[in-house]
Amino acid sequence: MTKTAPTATGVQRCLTEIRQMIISGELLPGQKVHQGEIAALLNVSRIPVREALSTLQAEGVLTYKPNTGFTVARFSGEDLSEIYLMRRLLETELLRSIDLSTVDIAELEALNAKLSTLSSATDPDEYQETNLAFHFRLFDHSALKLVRQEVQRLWYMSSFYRSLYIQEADSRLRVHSDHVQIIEAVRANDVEKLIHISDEHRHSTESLVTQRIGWSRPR
Amino acid sequence: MTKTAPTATGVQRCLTEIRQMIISGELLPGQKVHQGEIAALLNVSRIPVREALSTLQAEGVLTYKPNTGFTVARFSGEDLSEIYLMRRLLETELLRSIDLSTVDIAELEALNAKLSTLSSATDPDEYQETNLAFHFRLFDHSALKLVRQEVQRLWYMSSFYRSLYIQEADSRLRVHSDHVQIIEAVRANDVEKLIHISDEHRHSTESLVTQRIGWSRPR
DNA sequence: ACATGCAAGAATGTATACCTAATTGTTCGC
DNA sequence: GCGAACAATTAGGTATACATTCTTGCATGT
Repeated sequence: MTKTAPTATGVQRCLTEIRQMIISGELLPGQKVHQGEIAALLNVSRIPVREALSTLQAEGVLTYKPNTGFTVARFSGEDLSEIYLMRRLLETELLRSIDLSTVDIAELEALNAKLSTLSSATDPDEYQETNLAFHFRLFDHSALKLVRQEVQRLWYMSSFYRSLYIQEADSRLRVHSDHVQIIEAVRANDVEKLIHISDEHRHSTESLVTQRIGWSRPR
Repeated sequence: MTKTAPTATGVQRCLTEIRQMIISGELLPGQKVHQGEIAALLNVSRIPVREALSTLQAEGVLTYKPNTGFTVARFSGEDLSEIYLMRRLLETELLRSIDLSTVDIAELEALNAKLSTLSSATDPDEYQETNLAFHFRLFDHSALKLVRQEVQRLWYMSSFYRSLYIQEADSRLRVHSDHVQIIEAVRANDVEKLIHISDEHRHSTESLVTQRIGWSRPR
């Protein structure tokens, strides 16, 4: 999933790379993003970098000030609850619109199994990626593509903050068992239960995230 | 509101200009957006144009295919109902979070009065702009800035399609009287009524829009 | 007549270079 | 010694130029 298409344009490589740098903590919230540095790092000129930065700003991942540049967005507790509020509203619609009988349960179980083998300490981005894949494997069954797209944006926006809480083994165990319950609800073809479990899962992750705000030092 | 800040960068001018071109119908859904043409039109090089296009793509206003370019997004009836679904969910949250007693009612009335003087046939973008201003004058009172930001994106996404239905005098009359009811609910400090009226207003505009899908020819 | 392949044209993608605005450090004056 | 204006430096913004890819129309052959 991290792999970029063979025909990928430079801008797209920049996009995925910069996203990873934020997830991995290489770029911290509040920190300035220098076009020249990124360009040198990725062996491209500043042009594709700037385009990628513009896109990330539109997504809310970065902030921008004219003639001054881009900065990794910092979110307060209130900001994060807005993100989680929107996620709750929109993800509920996604889940409700899915025909659960068509979901490939084995695939979900495989992804969750993979999650349990990953220590997020050593490879935080692969953990994040797999976790995202787990949830979107479900969301992808929805016909509401614009809603799904927006939900994905919300996940991207908060990716760094989620990377904080999954650094603890306890949190990862909690995530794993929540996922087991989610799979159970899917297998039982029980949409309302699925939504309920998902709400609780989301809420518990929100608490974990909120507890760890401030772990990111500005600059 | 159309005016660009004095310190505006070229990219920002491109952004507002391209948005206007879509609202005015100068650029139709499905139509290709040639970088060179826009650049010549705005007396800039292709660089700032490309950045603006990247941003608009991230917002969902344009679609993109590598090495082929940008196209004005076309929305099906299903797409538009997704947009209106998201608007309903998110705008409800915005309205519910507002302290209505702090709203400047005279301002709302002034904007609605201005709306009734505008024939959208002659200046479609000023009508759109004023209509947007009316609703966001309310939304701006909410502390949920990220939600508001997303709602604004949703309005931008569908701006062309909304420009279709307000071309008819009947529709504009309906909009005006709906707005009067909205103002009434605000004055009465009745949040639930405001939400209810807003839902109906939104739903009626959705119907008007849906009826007119297909008025945009592709290319 | 139709399909296929190729070549010419056009439009995109990006590197380079230059200009301009913001920032930082310095010097001058009080 | 402190503050303010100014100069030097850094970084962002954009025009130009070139490489690459896609498209389109024509020619060729079946």
